Amino acid sequence: MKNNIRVQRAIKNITQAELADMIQVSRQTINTIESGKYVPSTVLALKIARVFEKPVEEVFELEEDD
Amino acid sequence: MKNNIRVQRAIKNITQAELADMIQVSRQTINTIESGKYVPSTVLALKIARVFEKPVEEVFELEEDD
DNA sequence: TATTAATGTCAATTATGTTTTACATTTGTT
DNA sequence: AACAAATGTAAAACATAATTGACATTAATA
Repeated sequence: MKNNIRVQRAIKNITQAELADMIQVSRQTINTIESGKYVPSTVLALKIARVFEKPVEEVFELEEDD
Repeated sequence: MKNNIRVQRAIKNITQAELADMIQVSRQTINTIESGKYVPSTVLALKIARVFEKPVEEVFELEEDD
């Protein structure tokens, strides 16, 4: 699974810490999701996509090995 | 988080076991997700939504307490 | 260059998702 | 009623997500 959170953050001009605050998780959670270290739950994916005003599919994308 | 997997399955007329096979998880995983016992990972949500040919947001929905 | 903001990372811990096996219950069909 | 298919459920084990706190590094700016 890949994501483009970094790009979406840039578009909205918000930091990892700000995004973390908005969806009530730790900054490390955002950091590790963004860097692909782990796959978030659907609750987080929906919240993140909602912040960016994009469908989940535009922020998170399945890869071959998923 | 709530979901309407049961409805989507009915539309496509597939069983829990069939859905499980399609996305390579156990039938119990489908059963417990469908009955709201736990929230799936984003990988599973994307795969499930893809089977139903619906955006993730149409299958999984955030609630107040999420 | 010095300072601050932002990001990266690590270790430890807790919480949650997922699998497996197995059995019980419900629903549909003959 | 009997049988089969589908669904519900439970416990144990394992895998992964998420938090916390702390510190290192990089980027931006005065």
